Formats: sequence, structure tokens, C-alpha cells
Amino acid sequence: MKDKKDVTIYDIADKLKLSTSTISRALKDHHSISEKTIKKVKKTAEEMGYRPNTLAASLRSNKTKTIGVLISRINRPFISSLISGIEIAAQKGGYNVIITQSHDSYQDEVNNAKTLYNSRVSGVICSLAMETIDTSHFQQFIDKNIPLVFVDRVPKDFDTYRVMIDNYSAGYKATKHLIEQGCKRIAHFAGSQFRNIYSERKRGYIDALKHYNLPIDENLIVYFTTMSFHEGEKATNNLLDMQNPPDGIFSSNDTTAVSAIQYAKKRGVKIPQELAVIGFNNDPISQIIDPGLSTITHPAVKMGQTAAEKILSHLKDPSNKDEITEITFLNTEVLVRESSKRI
Amino acid sequence: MKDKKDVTIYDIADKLKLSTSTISRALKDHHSISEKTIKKVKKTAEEMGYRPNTLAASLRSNKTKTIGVLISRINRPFISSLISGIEIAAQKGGYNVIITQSHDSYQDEVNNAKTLYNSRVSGVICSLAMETIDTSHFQQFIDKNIPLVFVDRVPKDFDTYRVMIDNYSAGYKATKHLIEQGCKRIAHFAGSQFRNIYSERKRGYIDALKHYNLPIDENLIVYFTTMSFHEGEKATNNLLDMQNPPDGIFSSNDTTAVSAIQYAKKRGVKIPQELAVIGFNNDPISQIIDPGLSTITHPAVKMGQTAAEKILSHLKDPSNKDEITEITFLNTEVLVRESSKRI
DNA sequence: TTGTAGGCGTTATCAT
DNA sequence: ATGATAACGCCTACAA
Repeated sequence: MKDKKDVTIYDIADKLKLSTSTISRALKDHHSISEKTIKKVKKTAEEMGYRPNTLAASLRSNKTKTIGVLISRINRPFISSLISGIEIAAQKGGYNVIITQSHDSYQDEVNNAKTLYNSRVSGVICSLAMETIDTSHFQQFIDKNIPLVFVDRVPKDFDTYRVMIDNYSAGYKATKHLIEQGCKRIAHFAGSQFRNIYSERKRGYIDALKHYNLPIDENLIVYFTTMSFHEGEKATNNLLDMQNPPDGIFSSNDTTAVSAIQYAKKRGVKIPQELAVIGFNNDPISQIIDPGLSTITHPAVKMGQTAAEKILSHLKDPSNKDEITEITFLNTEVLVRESSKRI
Repeated sequence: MKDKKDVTIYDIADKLKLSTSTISRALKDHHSISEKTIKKVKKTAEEMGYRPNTLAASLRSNKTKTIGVLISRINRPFISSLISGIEIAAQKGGYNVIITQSHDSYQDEVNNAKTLYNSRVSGVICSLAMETIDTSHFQQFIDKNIPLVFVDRVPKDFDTYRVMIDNYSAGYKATKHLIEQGCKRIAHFAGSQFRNIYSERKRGYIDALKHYNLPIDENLIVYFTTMSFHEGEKATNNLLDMQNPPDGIFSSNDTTAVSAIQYAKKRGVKIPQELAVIGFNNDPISQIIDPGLSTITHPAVKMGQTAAEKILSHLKDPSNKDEITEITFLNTEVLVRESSKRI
């Protein structure tokens, strides 16, 4: 099968004895073109099987109508919902979404940023890799006035759009909930403290304890690197081996919270009576585990949509170019299931 | 902040008193350019902050180095793993991945196909929407010799690359497993029979029953539309209300299998003694539910990788342009957990 | 080994 | 209301 050549506006122009400018305008309903011509052009374009060449238009206008997304890995419930939201909002605005995964590697993130930059994306949405500390590879976007939105895992010190939840308050609420259920020794599964979503959750945890006059025991705070199922098991094991084990766990994600429940059950520890557990994210597994995992809900799809909308509106209104630092906080809620219901 | 203009090969040429062709070639290590010039050009390019304009190159070469992906919805375990695999293979080959969701709507799928076509993607990977029956909107890719790979939810009658599992044999194996556990009345949760992944699973189920001389009871076959948690509950309810309820369920996905387990437990039905259950996909929830859900494993990431590789190799070797019908089957396995272990 | 020139398809500017 | 022309940045025959 031969590759038939694409029909271009030249071909239409030839056929209709018009100029390419007229065709180009007619196809975009330009007001200076007569109704009749517009109709004729569109009809002929249709008949000839014309498809606009986005590439050429992009080159000409230096605009790609593409949003680049930089995330750790797609196949995690929170991230895939996030992307879903981005895609929905982007599509509504006529934008495409191009995805790159860092797999939580700093070097991959740097490379991907470069790739996106080179492909002239109109805007970038990023949730930082676990490893990332230095964020200078994002400066290139700022320099070229390409709107950049950080989502969820945002940097502390980079002035741009940010869409996130109030992790401090979520951590506080989660801990407070356990305290209200009568927990006195609450352990915390903490993520990498380089990612402030985790350090903030921990800060909320600490402050809640303080506020309720409970002692802070550093031995009850476990620092994770990957926050995997396996890490959760190990941590739970260690905690339960303590002379004075915890009676509650506030975990920074659902994966490790679920593993804690499973492991504790295996050891005969009663959930929630002897150990109350609350997680974070409301992943699907949280409602499947028995007892149901109390958790903090995240509006993941909404976050994606919001992030994409920030980009679209920035691109639409080129006035506010300078020094954008806009932080959008989305609401979280404590979702109480059986794993923490003691009273 | 002003948008600084991009550095082009013209700028480099000017600075080095060379022609643009030399620059262009030097940047790509063309053999006809001297080592010295290459080094000099690259150094200057680096210093001037040159970034190749993929757009211009694509327009010129009529190649975009982009793979378009058309799926139902990203935020499902199987799909997000699939995409992850695609992205990994694409990145390895220097390709970008652009994602569109149909949300299982036929119309959206048609629109997305058009969008991808217009953006001149180099290749397309698609898993069909639930609704899709007519697949003529994919013909445009074939006509332009754009490699098209269907994954998982493939059409019956469209001759192109397909990467999938042997759903018939998987359905057969799952049912056989239940039979071997002593089940006599096995129900089947079937998906839309327009999607042959589901009709094949059902065919495997039927044939296994036949092979073991078990009667086929149409009342035990439940046809789902969305295969959601809720649908699973309702179906389970109805089945358990029967005078002669089933003693086993083979479900076409894990979501409904899990809901069956939860609902049956709620009604006091013992799993697996009174009701053995096996699902499909090995979603994360399947190992969280208690008892653990037996299921059919899918190599989702591998499927994505394989699909992307088909495209890359097709693009690399333009010889085999005509009439490609290549079906790749990936292996499945019965993963036995507690939900079906009776002996 | 390097240079010249034309074109990829579209659109904006300036004419008519 | 329509047309001519140049430009977006890169690549590649062909020429030197």
C-alpha cells in the first residue's frame, strides 16, 4: 500500500481557484471571509479528506497545544487518577497530554524535563520524584515563560503554580482522630523528609500530639524510603516487638497502612481495639482490607483537572506573566472506617 | 520576563561562520563532517543553549517520534500498568507517548483517533472502548501506513498487530481450576460480549464445563455492562437468592470478584467452602481481600512494552509494510489464593 | 568536507 | 473579501 500524500490547503486552493490564505481563514471561520466561501471550502476540504497538519501550525505559531506531564510512575492509584483528571481538562481545552515517568529517579526526571522542553510543550505539570532535591532543571520552563504547575509532591522553594493539599492539617486531623479514639501511643509511618508532603504530615502528627499533651517518642516514628508493602511489614514487626508497643498508627500512605493491618492480624493483634490504624490516599485497597482502613481522602482527579486548568488559563491570558506563585489547596477529609473505630 | 528567542542552527552557523547544513549534520554526527568541526559545533551549541526544535524536524521529515495511546480510562490497575510499559519501551526508543481516554465511549474514541491522526503520531496503540463495535475509524491509520497495535481489548475483524492473552484458554483454566476444587455449579460473571476478551473467556468457561460433563445453566451466567463493584454486588445477591445457588464463581475481572466475596461474606456464606471464587487480572485488591482472591495473572507492563516494541520495529524496518496481521499472545497463569482453595 | 537552495504546511502581514 | 509573500526551524539533494 502506497502512502498517499496528505491533502494540504494548497490542494484545496488549487481545486477551488482560491488562495491558501483564503482557505486557511475559511477553515477557521475568519470573519473576513464570506459565508458562501466558508461553506464551499469546508465542504471541499471534507470531500478531499483534508486533515490539518498540527505540526506545521505549531511550528508557525510556536505553540503546541500539548501539556507535558512528569510523574514518578503511572501505575499507582493516586497518580493514574491525577493523570486522568489532567487528560479530561486538557481535552476539553483542545490540548494533548504527553506523559513521562521518572520512576522516582532524579536523573530520569532531569532527562524527561529536557525532552519535554525540546518538544516545545505549552505547559508542564510535575509531581516530583522521591529522589529530587535540586529543582534547577525546572528553571528552563520559567525562563521561557512556559507555565509550570507542581502537583502534590511540590518543591519548597520554587515559586510557581502549586496544586496540593494541606498536608499539615491532614496529618493533624488524622492524628487527632486517633487520639479521640483513645490512642495514647501513636506511631507514624513517615515518608522521605525531603518531600514536604511527608514532612508536613509528620509536622501535623507532632503538633496534634503536643496539643493533646501526649509525649513524642522518636522510636515511634519510622522513616520509609519507598513506602512499599514490604517496608510496612518490617516496620510493623519492629513496632510490635517493642516492650511498649503503639496502640495506633498514622501512616503516610495506604499501602503501608494495609500491610500493617495484615501483619498485625497475623500476629494476633486486634484491629482497632489493640491497634488503631489510619492511612492516607483512599486507595482502592483501603476499602477492601478487613477491617476497612480509615484514611485521608485526596481529590486526585480534581487535582489533575485543577492543575491543567491553571495552565490553560495562564496560556489564555498572557497578562500575568511575571512571578507567579499561586498555591491552590484542595480539601482533604478523614474517612473513618473500621480500622480506627474504637468508640 | 521577556521570552528570549530560541537559539537555532542559524545562530550557531552565524557565530561559527559555517553553513546551517554543516551545523545540522555536525549535531547528528554525520560522517562527512570532520571531528574537529563536530566538536566545535557541539561545544558552541551547548554554550549558546541550543535546543533542537523537534517540531521543525518533524514537519520536515514527516515523522513525529510520538506514539499515540487510546485507552478507556487510565486509572485502572491494568491500564495504568499497560501504559507504564508502553512509556518505558517508547522512552528507550526515543519516542514520546501521548495519551487519550475514551472513557469507554465510542464517540470519544472516534474523536481521539482523529486527534491522534491529525497530530501525525508515528504509531497508535489502542485498547477498545466497551461500546465500540464498528472499528472503521482505525482505517485511516492503515491507509497512511501508520502502525496500529491493538492491545487486550482487540477487535475481531481488523487485520493488524494485536497483543493479547489467550482469553479462551485463560477462561478454560480458571473454570477447570474451580472444577478441580470440587465445584459443581459454577457461575460466570461475563463482560460485554461485543468485546471478545469477554466472549472468549466465556467460551473457555463453557468448554471447560462441557469437557468435565457439567451442565450449562444460562441462569448462572451474568452479563455485566460496566463490571463495577456495584454490579458485582447485585449479581451476587441474585445468585445467592436462587433456590439452587452456585458453589463457585469465575468472574471476568477482580473488581466484581472481590465484591462477590465481600457480599457473600456479609450474607454468611463461607468462602471458599460454600462458594469458591476466582477473578481475572491480579489487581492489587485481589491480594488484600480476605480470603485472598484466586485470579488469572496478566503481564500488563509486558503487554505495553511489547505493543510499543511492535511499533518501533515496524517503523525501523519499512520493508514489511503490507498487510500485517501479527498476533502476539502473552502467557497467563492461574494464581491460586485462598478464595478457591478447597482441597 | 562544506555550502546553496528549496521545501515541509500553515499563518500573519501587507497589499489589492 | 481575497491574494501574494514571507517566515517558523530543520533537513537534504545537489553543487562546489
